[in-house]
Amino acid sequence: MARPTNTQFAVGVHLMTLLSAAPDVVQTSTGLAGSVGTNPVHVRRVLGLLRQAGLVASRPGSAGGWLVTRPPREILLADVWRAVVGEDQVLGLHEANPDCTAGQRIQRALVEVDRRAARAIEAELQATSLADLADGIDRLPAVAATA
Amino acid sequence: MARPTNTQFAVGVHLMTLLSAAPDVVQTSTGLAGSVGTNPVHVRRVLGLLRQAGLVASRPGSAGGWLVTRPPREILLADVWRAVVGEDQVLGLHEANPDCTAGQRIQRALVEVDRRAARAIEAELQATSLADLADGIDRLPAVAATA
DNA sequence: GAATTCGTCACCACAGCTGTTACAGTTGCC
DNA sequence: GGCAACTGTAACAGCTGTGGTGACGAATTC
Repeated sequence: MARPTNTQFAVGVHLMTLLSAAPDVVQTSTGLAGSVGTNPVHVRRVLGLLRQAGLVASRPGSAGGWLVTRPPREILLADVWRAVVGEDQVLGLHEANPDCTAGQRIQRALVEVDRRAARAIEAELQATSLADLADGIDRLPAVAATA
Repeated sequence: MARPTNTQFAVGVHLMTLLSAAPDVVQTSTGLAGSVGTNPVHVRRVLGLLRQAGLVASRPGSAGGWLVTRPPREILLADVWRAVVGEDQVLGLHEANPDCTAGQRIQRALVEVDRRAARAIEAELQATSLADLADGIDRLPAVAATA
């Protein structure tokens, strides 16, 4: 922890919020990247995960781009979390000495602790929808595309 | 997230469990490192954080080493968490485009989300003491020091 | 057919974490 | 006093995960 370098959940929430703010407008990865402060390829990487989870849809070709598939009130932060993080560890586990019986047992206990922590995060994120988060952001124009 | 590379919390819990299993025995960082599967310097780094939090005490010099300061039943995983992670981020935040008003607002909302997630983890870890975790590990001999 | 955008790969740069070495300070023992 | 054992800490190297960039094919619209 300390300073997790993976920001995909934050980027995912950011993207979902932008798309939800204009549910009927097809938005390009380049435009979205402008507001998020990153690049189109990274945006497509994260949106790809969200699409696998059914939260967004994409359309290739000219006039293509991205759309949300559900109203923001029905999208919970936990949905974004599951789409991006899945079943991955959240606390960061180490590799105990395989020759140390006690160490191995502690190790297994820590896996269980990690699982419980992940569930706690998910439960917390279950309480907030994109609509809650976006209150006050709706309909604000995104930053002008810098490209 | 995805795969947090910082394992200090896990190492901290591991160390506390080993020390708690033999509350009256002074243990050296070299011996502890053997079970944890790391090196003495790293062990001392993590134990240093735990000492700042008052969870352990150290004694330099010959016959020196480390001791817990409280019975394991009074040490919660949340204590270890606070000692090691403190107020650091847990979800991983990105840097939104500072010129994008909407982006900045989402950014602030995400900071709040992160804070709530951190509290959720802490609350979950508050439910488990080292004694709970160590049930069945107590009094097991640690791995023979490999050095 | 031209323009636009997604989808994806390959590669690079950077940041954070851990491992290692080194060395000063402290303590116990002979 | 001299030596051995340990902590405390700094400096540096190596590894790994993440994100940035460029490239290019496929799909779609006009």
